[in-house]
Amino acid sequence: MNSVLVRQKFLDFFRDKAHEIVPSAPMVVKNDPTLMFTNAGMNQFKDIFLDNAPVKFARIANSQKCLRVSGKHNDLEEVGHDGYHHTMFEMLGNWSFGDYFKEDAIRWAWEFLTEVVKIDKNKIYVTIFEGDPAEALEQDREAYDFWKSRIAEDRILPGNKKDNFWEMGDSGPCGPCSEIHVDMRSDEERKKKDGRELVNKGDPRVIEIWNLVFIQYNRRASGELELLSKKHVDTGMGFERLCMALQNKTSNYDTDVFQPVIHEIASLTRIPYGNSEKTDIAMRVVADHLRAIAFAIADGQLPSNAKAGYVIRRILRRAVRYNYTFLQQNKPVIYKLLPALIASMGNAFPELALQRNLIERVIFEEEQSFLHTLESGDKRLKDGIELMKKSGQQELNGKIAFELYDTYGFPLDLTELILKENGFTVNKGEFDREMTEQRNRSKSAAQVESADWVMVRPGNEQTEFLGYEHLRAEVKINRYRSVTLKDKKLYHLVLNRTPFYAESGGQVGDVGYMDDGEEKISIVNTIKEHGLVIHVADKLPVDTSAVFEAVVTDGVREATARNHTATHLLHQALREVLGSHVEQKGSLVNPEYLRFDFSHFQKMTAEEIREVEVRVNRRIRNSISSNVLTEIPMEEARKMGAMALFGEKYGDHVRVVQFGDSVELCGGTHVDNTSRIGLFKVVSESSIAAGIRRIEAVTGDKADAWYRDLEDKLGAVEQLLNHPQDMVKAIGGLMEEKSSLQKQVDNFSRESARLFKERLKQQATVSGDITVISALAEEPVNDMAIIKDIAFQLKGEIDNLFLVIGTVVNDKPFLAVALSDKLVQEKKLHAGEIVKTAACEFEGGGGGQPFFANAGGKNPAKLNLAMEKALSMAGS
RNA sequence: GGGGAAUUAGCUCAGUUGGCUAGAGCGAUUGCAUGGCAUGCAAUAGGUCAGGGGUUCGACUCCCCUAUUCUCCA
Repeated sequence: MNSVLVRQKFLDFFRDKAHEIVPSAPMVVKNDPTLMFTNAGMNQFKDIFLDNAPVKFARIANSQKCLRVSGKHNDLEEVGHDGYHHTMFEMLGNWSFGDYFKEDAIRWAWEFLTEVVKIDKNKIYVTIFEGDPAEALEQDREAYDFWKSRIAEDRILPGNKKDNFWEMGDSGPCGPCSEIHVDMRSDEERKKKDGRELVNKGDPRVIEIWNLVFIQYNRRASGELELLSKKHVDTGMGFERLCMALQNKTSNYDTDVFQPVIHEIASLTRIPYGNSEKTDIAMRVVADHLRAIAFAIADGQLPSNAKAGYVIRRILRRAVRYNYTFLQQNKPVIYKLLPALIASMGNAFPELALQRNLIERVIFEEEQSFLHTLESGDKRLKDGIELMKKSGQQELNGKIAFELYDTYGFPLDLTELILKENGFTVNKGEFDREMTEQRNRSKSAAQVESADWVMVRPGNEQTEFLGYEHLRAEVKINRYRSVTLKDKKLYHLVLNRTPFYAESGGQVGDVGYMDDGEEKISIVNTIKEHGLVIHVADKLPVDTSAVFEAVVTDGVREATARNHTATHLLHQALREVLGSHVEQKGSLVNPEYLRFDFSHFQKMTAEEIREVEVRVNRRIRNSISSNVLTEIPMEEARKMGAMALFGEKYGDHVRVVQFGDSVELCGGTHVDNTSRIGLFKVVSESSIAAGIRRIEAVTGDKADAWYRDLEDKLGAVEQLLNHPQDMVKAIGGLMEEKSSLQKQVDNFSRESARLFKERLKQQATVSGDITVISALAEEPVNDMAIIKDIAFQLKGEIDNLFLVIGTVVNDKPFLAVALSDKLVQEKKLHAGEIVKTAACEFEGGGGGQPFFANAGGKNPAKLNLAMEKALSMAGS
C-alpha cells in the first residue's frame, strides 16, 4: 500500500467516525514561548486541553507535520543511524475533546489496524500503564479491560511511568497512555523468541506505532495531580513507521516516502544506496534533513543565527557535514534534491512546489557558507597538527577541540577523524568538561520560574478584546501569577476584557497602565501565551479584585497603527512594482518604525524603491478608509483576494483588513483612514538571506523627522559653502580644487623632505667606519611619517649609517634612530635598544626593530640630551 | 537569554610578547606579446585596519562601549 493511500485511508476512516478532518498546522510555532516547533500532533490543540480556548469540534483527525530537534524530544543525533528516527515526520492522530474516551479510542485503533490496513493480529502487542505508588496512581484497569476483549491477555503488557504516562510539560494536562507495538520480525525469528520480550526494549523490528493518550489529570506547578472534569483523547501514530510496516520494509527509509529522494542522492553522488553502512547513513541523514529544512522554509522559518532559525540551520549543517565527509561532496548539492522531494510529497503539501525557487536558493546559500566554515576549521586544525608534530605531542588539547567546535562550528567527530588520519587523538575528557561548563552557564542564565495561576474570578472566561475601538476600559482581573527571571520579578495579569493588544503578527504588544483609584500599575508589555492575553506588570495590585481603568498609551498605539497600515500598503506596492513573487517572510511593527521582509531575488534599484514610495504615498493622500471584516470564513477571505500565509489553523474564521485593493488577513490594529499615516519613507533596503530582502521604513512624525534631518544637513552644507547657486557644482569644484592643492602640498613636502635629506647628507660625519648623521627636524618636516621615509631612503643610500633625528611635535619630543643592516649585523647594534635608553632622558619610552626605531617623550627641553645619549651609543 | 569569536584593498584572507614605511592571491585599470581568444609578461590604482572612547611616547595589535556577522549552549 503506497504512502499516499495510507494517509488517505486513515483520514477517511475517522471521517466515517464523525471526526472533522483538519489540515496540518504550520511546523513553526508562533505565539508559544515554550515551544519553537510543532513536536507532536496535539500542539495545535494545546489551548483546548488547557481549557483556554473553546471546543469547535469535539472529534478531530489529521496528519500533522512535526519536527523533533530541540528540548525534551531531541532525536537529531540518532537520525540516519537506524531506520526509524527522523527530525521531521508526520503524525497521524485522532482527538476527542470531552467526547469519547478509552473504549472508543481503543476500539477504533484496533479496527483501523486490523481491518482497514490489515496488520496481522498475531504481530500486535499493546501496553497499559502499570500504576505508580509514588504518585498513588493505580494500574489503568479500564484500558486493560477494553483491550482484553480484543487481544489475548498475554499480549497486554504493563508499562512504567516513563513509557506509559504522558505529560505535556512540568505542569498541565497529563494521563496514562496505551501503546500499540508491531512485531516486524520474520516468522522463524518470532518462533525463536517471543515478541513480548522485545517490546520497548529498543529492538528496531519490534516497534511502537501508535500511542493512545488518555488525558484525565492536570498536574499543578506543585506537582500534585488533580482529576479533570473533561477528559480527552490524544493519539499519535508515526506515519512513516506505519508505511514501513505496511510495505513490509525493514526501515522507514526503504518506503516510498524516502526512496525517490535517496535514489536522487545516489545518482548525484554516483554512490549506490546499499554500498556501505557509512554512505547509507549519510544518505538517510541527507534525505531526512532535506525534508525538515524544506518544510521549515515553506512554513516561513528561514535559517538564521538565533532561536528557531538557528535550529533549522543546524539541521541543514548536519546534512552538509555527512554529505561532505561520507559522500565526498565538497560543493552544494542538497538543493538539487528538491524536485525529487516535491515529486514524492508535493501532492499532500502544495506549499513545497509553490515555494520551490526560494527553498532551493536558501539551501544553496546555506550549503555554500557551511562548506566554507568547514574549510576554515580544517585549516585551523591542520595548523594545530603541525604544532603537535613539532612538539611531539600525541593528543590534541580538549580545549582546542572545544574551541574549534564552540567558536568556529567545527564538529568534534570531524576533528577526531582528521586527527586519526594523521595518527593523533583528542582529549575527550577535557572537551566534555568545557561542554559541561558551557551548559551550566546557559542554565543559570536562563532561569525563568512561573508560579501557579491564582484564580481571582474562576470560570476561565475568555478575555474580550476591545482594543480595535477603545484605548481605555473598565476591567477586572481574572487571574494572575508571578514570574521570576534572574533577579527580576514580574506579574502576569489576565483580564476579563482589555483594550491592550498582545504582541502578535509582528506588531508589538501595547504598553500603558491600570488604575483602581488607589494605585497605578504600569503595564510594560502585553503578550499571548497558550491563548491567554497576558499583561505584564512590574508589581501586583494590592487589591486584585478591584475594578481598574486600563489605559493604553495612545500616542504610542497611534504610531504603531500608522506603521501597521503602512506595512500593508508597502506589501501591495512591492507586489505591483516587483511582481507577485513577493511574499511576506517576516514583519515587525512598533511605534518607531516598520520592518518588512519579503521574497525577492535581487537588490532593489533606487528607481524601484522610489516607485514603491510614490505608490504608498499616493494611497496615503487618496485617504482610503479601512474596511475591517471580522469572523469571515477562510474560503470567503480567499475569494476576496486576501494575501494569506500558509497554514492558518483549522476552521478559523479570520479577520480581513482592507484598504482599497489591499486585502490582508490581519489581527493587528490599524488607522481608520490611510491619510492618518501622513507620510511614508523607506530608510533602508538590504538582504537578510538568500532570496529575502528587508525594507525598513518610517511614517508620520518619524518620516517628517527624517526629511527634517536631511534638510538640516543640507542647510548646514549650504551655509558652509556660502549659499551657492548650485550646491552639487560647488562641491564638485571644491573637490577638484582640493585634489590639486593636495598635489601641490605633496610636491612641497616631498621637496622639503628632499632638501632636508640633502642637508643631512652634507652634515654626515665619519667616525671610524661609521657614518654618523644627527639632526633636528623642524617645520615643515617635523612629522614622524616624513622622518621615517627619509630615514629609510638614507639607509639605502649610505653604507654604515648611524642616523639620529629628533623633533618636536605638539610640544612633545620625538626621536628616530636608523641603522644600516651591516651595523646591525656586525656591531650588534639595535636601534630599538638605543632609542629605549635614550628616551629615558626626555621622560619617555620607545622601541622598534634593530634597523629602525622611534621613541616619544614628555619633556621637549631634554631632546638634545636624548639625542646625545643616542649618539654616544654608536660605539666605534 | 548566556558564552566564545570575527570585522584589514572590489573579493578571499595574512599580519606571532604594542614600534616590521599595512601585505599576499584573485579581481580591476593601463601597456606589451598574439591575426583573435584562452593566456603570458610588466606596471598602476585601490585601505577612516567596522564605529566610538580609553591606556601609552607610540595602537591594526591591549582595555571598555556600540553595530553587524559567525558559532556553541539553553
